[in-house]
Amino acid sequence: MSVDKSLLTGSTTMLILKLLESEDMYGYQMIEELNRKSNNVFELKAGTLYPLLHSLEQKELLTSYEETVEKARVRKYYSITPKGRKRLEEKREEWQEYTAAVNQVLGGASFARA
Amino acid sequence: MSVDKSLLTGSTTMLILKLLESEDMYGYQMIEELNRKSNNVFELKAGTLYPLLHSLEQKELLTSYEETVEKARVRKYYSITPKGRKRLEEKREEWQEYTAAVNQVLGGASFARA
DNA sequence: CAATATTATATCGACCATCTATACATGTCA
DNA sequence: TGACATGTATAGATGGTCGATATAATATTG
Repeated sequence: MSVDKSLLTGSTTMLILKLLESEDMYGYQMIEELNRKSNNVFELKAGTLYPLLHSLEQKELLTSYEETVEKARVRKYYSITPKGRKRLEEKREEWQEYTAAVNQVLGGASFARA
Repeated sequence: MSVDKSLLTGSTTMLILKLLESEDMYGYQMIEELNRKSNNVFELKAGTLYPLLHSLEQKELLTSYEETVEKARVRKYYSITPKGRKRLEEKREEWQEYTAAVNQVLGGASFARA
């Protein structure tokens, strides 16, 4: 928590896909992982995440399955699809292009490429 | 043109303030400059810019003055205020914090420096 | 000289991502 | 038992950007 929330716009999908690149995860776990990995810069809200997960599933970038843990609690795990991995790669490229452009305008080291 | 538009959200204010850091400019000029400096990655739309300029002026981050050029055309120049410079510095820091966090999640070189 | 493109500022309605608030259910610990 | 953490979920509000549109002067070109 600290960065302007609107900066986040558009990169959340990429971050979610990235988290799922190496292992299946459930929603709550993603929130915690994102918070941990970003040194508390990102505090993804449940109200943002779950609708997003559903839409990503509809677009076939993710699949889900339920798993019962400790006799009662049911967790919904999400798994990235090949299509999702492809989208992640596209998003990553866009991200690099975008940040390079901003940095160039800011006058810092640019590393512009296209 | 090319990056996901939603990535832009929130950074436009910073980019505008940055443009005005070194010289006064008028709206149309900002659109062109931003396009040029970003190698056509940013195509700021007039419908985005003008309302934004007005709101920045209301927040006293900018001031404006009109100047008649070539006997007829009136250009509206915008000038950054001390308050605007301060805001620019804050935005720049946020931007660095935010990109460091994203890069860290992406697993690339992080250069985190909260 | 008329049509079109470019320069220049401006507003409006729509869209979309995110947030806050809320809801509901279970497990744990004091 | 009551508070807190875990866990998934939806609804409504907010805010930034875009496309469409309007207006008007200058420059270009057929």
